[in-house]
Amino acid sequence: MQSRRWFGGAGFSFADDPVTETLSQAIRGTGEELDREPDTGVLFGSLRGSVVGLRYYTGVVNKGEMVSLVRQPQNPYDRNAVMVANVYGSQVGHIKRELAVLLANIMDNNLARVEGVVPFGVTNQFTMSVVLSFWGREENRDAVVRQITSRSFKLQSGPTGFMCADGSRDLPRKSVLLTAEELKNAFDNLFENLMEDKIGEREAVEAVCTPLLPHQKQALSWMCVSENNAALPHFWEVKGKLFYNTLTHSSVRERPQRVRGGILADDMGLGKTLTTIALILSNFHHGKPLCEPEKSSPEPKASTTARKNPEGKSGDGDQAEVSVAPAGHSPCMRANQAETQVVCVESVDVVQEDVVEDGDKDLVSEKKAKGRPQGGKAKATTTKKAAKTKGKAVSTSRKGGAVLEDLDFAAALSGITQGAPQKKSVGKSVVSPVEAASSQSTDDPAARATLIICPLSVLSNWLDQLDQHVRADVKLNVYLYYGSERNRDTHFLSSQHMVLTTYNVLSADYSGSASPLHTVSWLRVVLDEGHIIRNPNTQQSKAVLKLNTQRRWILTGTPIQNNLRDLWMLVAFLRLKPFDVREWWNRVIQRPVTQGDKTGLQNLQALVKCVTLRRTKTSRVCGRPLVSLPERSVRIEEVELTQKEREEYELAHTEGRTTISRYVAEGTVLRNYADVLAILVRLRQFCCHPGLLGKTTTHTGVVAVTPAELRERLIMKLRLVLGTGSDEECAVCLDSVRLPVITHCAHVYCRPCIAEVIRSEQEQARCPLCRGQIKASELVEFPLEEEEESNLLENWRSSSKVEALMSSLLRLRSEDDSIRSLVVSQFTRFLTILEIPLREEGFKFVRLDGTMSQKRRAQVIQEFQSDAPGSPLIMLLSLKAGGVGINLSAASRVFLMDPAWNPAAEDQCVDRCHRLGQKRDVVITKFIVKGSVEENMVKIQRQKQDLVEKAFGTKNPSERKTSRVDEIRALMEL
DNA sequence: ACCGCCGGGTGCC
DNA sequence: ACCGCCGGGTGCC
Repeated sequence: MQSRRWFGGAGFSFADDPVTETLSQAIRGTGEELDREPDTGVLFGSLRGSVVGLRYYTGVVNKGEMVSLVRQPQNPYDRNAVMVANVYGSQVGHIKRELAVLLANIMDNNLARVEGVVPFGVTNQFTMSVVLSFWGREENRDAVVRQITSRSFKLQSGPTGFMCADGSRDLPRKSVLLTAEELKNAFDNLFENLMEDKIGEREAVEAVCTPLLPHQKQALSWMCVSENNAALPHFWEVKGKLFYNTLTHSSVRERPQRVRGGILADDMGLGKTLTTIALILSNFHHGKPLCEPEKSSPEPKASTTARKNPEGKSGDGDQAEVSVAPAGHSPCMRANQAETQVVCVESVDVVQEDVVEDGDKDLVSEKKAKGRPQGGKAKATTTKKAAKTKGKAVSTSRKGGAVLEDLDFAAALSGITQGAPQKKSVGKSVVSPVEAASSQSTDDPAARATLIICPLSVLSNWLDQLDQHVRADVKLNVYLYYGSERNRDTHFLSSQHMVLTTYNVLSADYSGSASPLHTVSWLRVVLDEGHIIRNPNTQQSKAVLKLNTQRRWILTGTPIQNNLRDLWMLVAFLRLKPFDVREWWNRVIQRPVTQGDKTGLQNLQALVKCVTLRRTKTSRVCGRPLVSLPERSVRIEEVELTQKEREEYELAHTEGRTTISRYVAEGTVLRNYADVLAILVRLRQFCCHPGLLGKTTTHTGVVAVTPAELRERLIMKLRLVLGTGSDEECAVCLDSVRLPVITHCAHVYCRPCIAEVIRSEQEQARCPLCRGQIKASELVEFPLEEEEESNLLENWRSSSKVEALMSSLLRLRSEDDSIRSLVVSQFTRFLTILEIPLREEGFKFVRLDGTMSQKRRAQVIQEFQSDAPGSPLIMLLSLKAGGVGINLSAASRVFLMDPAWNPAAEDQCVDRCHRLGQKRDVVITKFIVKGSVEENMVKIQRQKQDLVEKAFGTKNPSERKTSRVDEIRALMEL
């Protein structure tokens, strides 16, 4: 149940309801992905061909392994050449000439995507067999088939000779299709139970003054192991002289690198920031601490912490990182110690070079593997730049210090260990020619700085937390890389322990010419709120992928927000090979999973598991809860309508029932779903306040005939989508909808996004969600409705529910005026209505809804959370405003004004105050109008809950459809 | 490639 | 012999 929050609050029935659902879109998306994603599609068929010229290339392929086909139009021997590469991008050979002509034609005209699988012949020296399958849009099928047959190749239906991901032949294809429910459950559970029991605990170094909770020690231990452990990554086995990947059946000659880092996906409030700070301080090179407080004797301590690493695991000779064994490496260790404490003395730099030489063979080989021939050149550039900026660096670095001082960042300035002179060590480190030399000659081993990237809104949180958790006598160089005056000197940045910046600064730098952040060789990059980069098309995401670092971490409470696709960016950032390449992610994970292939799902789960640690606040360590939270109780307050309200309600109810029962009789409920929904929304609005209906409550039952009517109805639907305060997602940009427009098929997008789709596809333009035809002229915008709003307020009248709330609030205030409340509705207009009586009764309140800018939201939250005298007692909150993770722990009462379809959305909302930091018991009041759809909704909510908990999965799609209709019938008491 | 193809050497049985 | 046949050289695109 917890897990549903992963999807931004969504349930699983009412799958067409744009108002209450975003997950349903995601789930349907899993079916429709095929059409929407340019890199998947319908399978047209497959044919057998051959790969030639194997002996000229080094790429190896295993039986059943997938290969990629790459056009080489520039090939001097044949402009139709099609190159064949293995999963790791090594060339295997070419497609035989005659076949290449065909493929070139299909690929160049974008008629289909061609994917290859090698069924056999992998040990041949000269040629091997390949099964080519063709995927594309249905409308291109004919053209493709024609191309193929006209060149007298035979297209076979189905993926003949295709290898299942588990290595077995699929003739007949035996992938088990999952139902949508199963798929959804699997998604939801993807990140559940990712707590490895065997990870143990690890204490933070002394420099961290806050004692870690047990689960934080576990996380620290896991993170250290993830950074240090040089054992083979998951899914890799040694096979003879090669390394074999069990997921892709591919082999490589070089030892694959483990992902050094991962995704820490703990729930909000479990201390991801603290754990990360502990990691930075505790696990510098070779598992030794970064900084020690004054007079501590680091060496013995270092070795004890080092021994805690499960070094025994690393089967064979990946010596470098694992060899934390104190004996063999003591000079090196000394070096690191010295280096961490004395920021930069010449001797240290010399030793640093030792480290380098001592060093990491695997780093060298990694460089080779990456095949960066211009490595040397790049370094030369750096040198030049360093020389130029040296003079400036001294002064700017002082400035950096000053910034920190201003921020009361005591730790950053108090020099220790080697005595007072170190105060100026920052400046010294920058100018030191020795260091400059050493850090250029070898980039990676010298890397020492951790780069933290976060949204602006949490930047100050990092500074606070550092201040709070790092001992004041620890000398930690932290630089806030922000603002127009930021010090862009890469040597200055490299010499820091930590550099903090925002996604915006990063992408702004990246779009410029020489990005300092991309020049520095980082020890570690941490993406805070890492789900921010889930859309790979953004500048931010691109910038993040280009960072040069040894270790990578993603901190997020919500690794998947809506869609499996969200995960790809995270995987790509971590460089979880080979899935950082889109084709392999799509072929091995995304397409199989979205098509319901069980093996695909298992692979996905395994993949996620090997890089993710996630605990929820209900997880337990050794049978005990991670954190103890105050109680939370729910009471339902039944609201009686006045006689007048009852009459109005019944009128609308009868009318709606007539319409819906006709649909039910005709069996057209699903076809008229939007109308059905509109009727239900209307009834729900009646239950809250008649003013919610506005003037757009034209009758919906009749099929629209005139364009004006159609327009009116679309606007109404748009209002339904947006007016509830839900933060709708645009299926094109995957971000919150900006400048919303609605298509004639009733799907909502950002205007620029959908306009671009129409522009590029011209007459063929189709709705990305339902594939219905769309035209620019038919997009309907949301009209401004300020008049309406004022109208609403002028003709003010109360309602039973308003009264019920007000009497609760007044009673509460008279009993204890320190208790703060959240007043939650799905209808933002209802919040507007509630403002009036609140003002009348002299309540101080703030409001948070989906229409507010991020900046304004932050202000409001801060105001509400502040315990300053005169701060607001009440927050009016739209149900889904702001997504996950907002901290409203100042409130301990929640009034849910209207029931949501999806109980998870309510839970999630309550979680915003029932979270770490909550001191009081939380009391939740749900107002339910007696004898109304609301009552029925609550019943259905309960049934849904049961279903979710039973995790049923055997229903077929047609049964599901009936159950949705049944739900509607139950709601309307038909 | 334990193939096909090319082109030079060769030529009754 | 302007052929066939033999056997060596050779081999992706």
